[in-house]
Parts: sequence; structure tokens; C-alpha cells
Amino acid sequence: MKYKTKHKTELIEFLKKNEDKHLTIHEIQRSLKGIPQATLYRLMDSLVESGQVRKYFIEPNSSCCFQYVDNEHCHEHFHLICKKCGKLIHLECDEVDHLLQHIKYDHGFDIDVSKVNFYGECEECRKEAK
Amino acid sequence: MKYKTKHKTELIEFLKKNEDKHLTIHEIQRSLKGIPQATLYRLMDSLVESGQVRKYFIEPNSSCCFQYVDNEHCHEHFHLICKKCGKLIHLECDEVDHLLQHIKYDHGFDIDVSKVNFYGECEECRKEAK
DNA sequence: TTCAAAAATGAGAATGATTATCATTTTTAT
DNA sequence: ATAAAAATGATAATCATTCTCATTTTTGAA
Repeated sequence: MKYKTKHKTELIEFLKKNEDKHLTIHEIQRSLKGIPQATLYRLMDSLVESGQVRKYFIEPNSSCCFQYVDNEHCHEHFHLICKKCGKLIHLECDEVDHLLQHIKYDHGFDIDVSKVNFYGECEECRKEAK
Repeated sequence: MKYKTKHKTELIEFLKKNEDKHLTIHEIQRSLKGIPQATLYRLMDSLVESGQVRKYFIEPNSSCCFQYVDNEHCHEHFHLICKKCGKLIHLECDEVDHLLQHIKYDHGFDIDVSKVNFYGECEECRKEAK
């Protein structure tokens, strides 16, 4: 994705405006109209590749979603993603850092932090379930 | 899955024999032959539901895999997946258990371990890179 | 043992997200 | 202005999984 296009500009603007949300391809398509699905998939891929957007797999075998990454305001952290309500929780926690260090030095495996996602059930949904 | 069937018996026997492996539906089907795919999916679902088998989602949008649960010997574990050589490492470790408990009780979030995958670089590939 | 209800089966179609194809159009640097 | 590189758009293909539904099997009760 080396050339600037109207679609791309429009898309990034939209994603920035919604950087607090995680959006599926269908949601983006519905909001922007006029961008064919194949193009949207390709554009999103390129934005993920360039690091401007993060891609999350909330539920296996269902549509993934995207979120604009503001590198100025967003430091490294982990994500908890609720399977039920879809909520994305930003987790900054020493215990996780500790585990990563442990895995690196004691198990020899160097984890790519940017791809760490924890899926599960959030506090509210757990309470609701009871 | 309340009735005993020949398929189910054969399937469980096979899974037990391979409890050290992660098996996809296709691998199981290839080994056992004679069990139609739809039936296999249903049987696996029921075994997952009853807790005899764990289902892991290693790579988004590709087939998931299953592992027989020997509660005596196999704890829930994370997966380390090497981005370079593709190796799948089963990480069973007290520090992991500790982190899960911490996130559950201190952050209120109940993590679905089957969906946790750590992508990174394994020991061998790291050495090779140097 | 027989029989009806419940459950499981099997073959194939359907689904749904994603990727591939390919001819056409647009962008960019020269 | 132009040619090479990249992006587009419509559509087909892929692939794991789920659904459908008529048929068969299993089970417990009579």
C-alpha cells in the first residue's frame, strides 16, 4: 500500500475518529459505504502491517475486528477481551511483565508482546451469569 | 451425547492413545477413517462439553485442535508458537497458574486458556539469529 | 422381549469470513 | 506525458464449521 488513495484517507480518518472502538469489516463498510469489501480487507491488512491498526480475533471463526493505534498515547500493554460483551480491557500489570520475563529467561522463549491477547469473561459478565 | 456408540468408543480410545498430541479434525479423520466429518465434529463437541477433551485455537481462521485431558497428568497450559520455525511449545508452569489466579481474583477477569497463544521466537531460533 | 421416545447418524447443503483471480484503472516518479 | 508499479472491483474460490433432515440406533419401560 504505497500510493495514497481517497479510500485510504477516508478509512484512516474514520478509524481515528473511532479509536476507542473495535470495529469489524462489516461495521466499517456500513459506516463508510462505497468501499467494496475486497478493497476494505486489503486496506485493513496494509494498515495492520504498517502498524497503524491492530487486529483482534475475539471469537474464533467469526469476524475479527480492528482498532486504530495512537502510538503517542498508547504505551505497551496487554488486552483482556470479553467473549460475552466484547469489551476490550487494557491491562497494565507487573505480574504479566513478570511472567513474560520468566518465560524469556527460564524457558528461553521471547514473546511478541504486541500479539498477546487474553480472551475470557469480564467481571460484569461473570456477575450477570450468576 | 447420552448413548454409547461404537464411534464414540473408538474415538476416545484413539484420543487417549494420542494424549500427548494436538489433533485436528482432519488428522483424526485420516487416522480413524469411517467416521464422517459431521459426526466427528459432533462427537468432539460433546467430548469438549463433557470435559474429556480440550479444544485449542492456535491460529485464527484455521482448524482448531483437540487434546484428550488426562486430569492426572495434563494441566491447562498456554501455547508458545514460534513465528520463525512454527514450533508449538506446551507451557505448563506454576508461574502461569499463578498469573491466571491473579488476573481472576485481582482483576476479576476469567481467562479462557484455550485461546491464549503467545507468538514469539523460540530458544533455537533466537540462538540461530545470533 | 418389544416398543416407543430420545438420541445419534450420515450425506450433503449452507454459512460466513476471508483470500485469490484478473482485467481494468489509478497513482507515481521520471 | 508516459510507463511501471500499485490499487481496484467484481466475482469466484476456499475452508472450517454448522445446519438440515430423513434414517438408524440406543435406551429404558411396559
